[in-house]
Amino acid sequence: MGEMKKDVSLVVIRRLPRYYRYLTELKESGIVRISSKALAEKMQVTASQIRQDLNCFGGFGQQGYGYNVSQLQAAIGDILGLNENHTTIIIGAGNLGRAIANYGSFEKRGYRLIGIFDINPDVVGKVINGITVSHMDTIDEFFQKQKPDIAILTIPKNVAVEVAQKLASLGIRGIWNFSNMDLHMAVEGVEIENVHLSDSLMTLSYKIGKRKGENK
Amino acid sequence: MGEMKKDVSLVVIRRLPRYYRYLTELKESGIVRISSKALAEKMQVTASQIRQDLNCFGGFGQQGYGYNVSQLQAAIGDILGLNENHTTIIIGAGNLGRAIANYGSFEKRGYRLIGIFDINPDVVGKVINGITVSHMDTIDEFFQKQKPDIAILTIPKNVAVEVAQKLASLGIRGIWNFSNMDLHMAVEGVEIENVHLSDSLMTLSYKIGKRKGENK
DNA sequence: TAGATTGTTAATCGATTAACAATC
DNA sequence: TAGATTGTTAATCGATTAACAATC
Repeated sequence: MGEMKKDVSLVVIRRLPRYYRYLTELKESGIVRISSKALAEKMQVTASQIRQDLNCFGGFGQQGYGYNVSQLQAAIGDILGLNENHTTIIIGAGNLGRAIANYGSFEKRGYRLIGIFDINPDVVGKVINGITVSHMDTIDEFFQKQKPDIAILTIPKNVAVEVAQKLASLGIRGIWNFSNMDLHMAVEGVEIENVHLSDSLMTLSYKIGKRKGENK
Repeated sequence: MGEMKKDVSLVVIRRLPRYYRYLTELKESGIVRISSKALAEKMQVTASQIRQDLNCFGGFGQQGYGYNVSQLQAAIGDILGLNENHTTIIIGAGNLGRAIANYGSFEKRGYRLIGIFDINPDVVGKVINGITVSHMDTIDEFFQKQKPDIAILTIPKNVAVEVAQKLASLGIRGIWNFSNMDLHMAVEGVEIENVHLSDSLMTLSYKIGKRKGENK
């Protein structure tokens, strides 16, 4: 009731999936409990950081014992919204769009793909992973019947803003954006997560170059 | 001579590709000069940050004038190693591997794909974007003739460590890792850039969930 | 010259790490 | 109980922002 807990910093949030990953692995290998110290060693972070991060969301541990692996894993999954059964659509059935459509692992985490859209007549009508690609023209109609939560944008950057605004007007809740263009400025009221693959590759090539020039 | 300039922080490096992107766009639309203030507004960051970031690498601007767009763009491209003509190989010709192989934009930035490897007999021998998929068994041989700089790992996580170590032993310089597993602990002397797509999606679903619960 | 804008130093803010009392 | 380990407060470190003299 009116509790005014301060927003958890995004740097903390971005570490949660990594905790989730390690905890899932521990759980699968049958480990029941783990201390922040042991987990920290495994993940190469400090135990302090783990305890601080977790305590943004509540006390999941127990003094003298540590954390129950599967309990903590479930709690983090919950924080991340993995139990909310998000529905997704893919806009752009090019190489990347098709790759994501065929990628099974997201389904396991509770993301359900319910539509694929494109404007290219060569791909509209094709079936990808059991879903028939629809023309973008039919997207209004689609939203009248279904309310997808997340749109996955795998389209060229020159049309990204236009499409994002269209989706926003239809009431999409989040956009997972693979087009090489920042969308957070273009769209209001929709959560945006940009994946800039080429940025990541450039970072790697910087690191390589630096290593080479180390003895300058 | 022995100049001991401190390492530039990785948070700064990760902003460079974004600067590069905006400057390329400005350049393409014919803009010749820009001030840190104007660029900051466009990118929704502070002018201070831009000037601090750039000055990690030298003074690219001019008082009273600002920055020459194409000069600065070229300088950042240089820092990021975009003119070094990195050669790449893809390990894992699944959906994602094929998508990246077919993605043209990397070539434009000076990354040249020279090999694709897999172990699945169904894909070995197939031609993807002009390159015949080779069997992993032939990779030693391949490295004897060619020395690729970067390996793009699009393989299941259970074989990622093994393959990464193999590549390291062959002298790869960087690994762009798409398998859902951290590799920086497993491999010495190789630069690693992890792309955890599912981490990114989970971050998005957290953001959506938070928004929904805003009025609690 | 006067105005604009940099490069850079200083101040602030936020994130990480260390320390330790509480407690299982 | 004694030992272990948390949750949490305090100290440190690093990153961001503000300010301004230098200078084009």
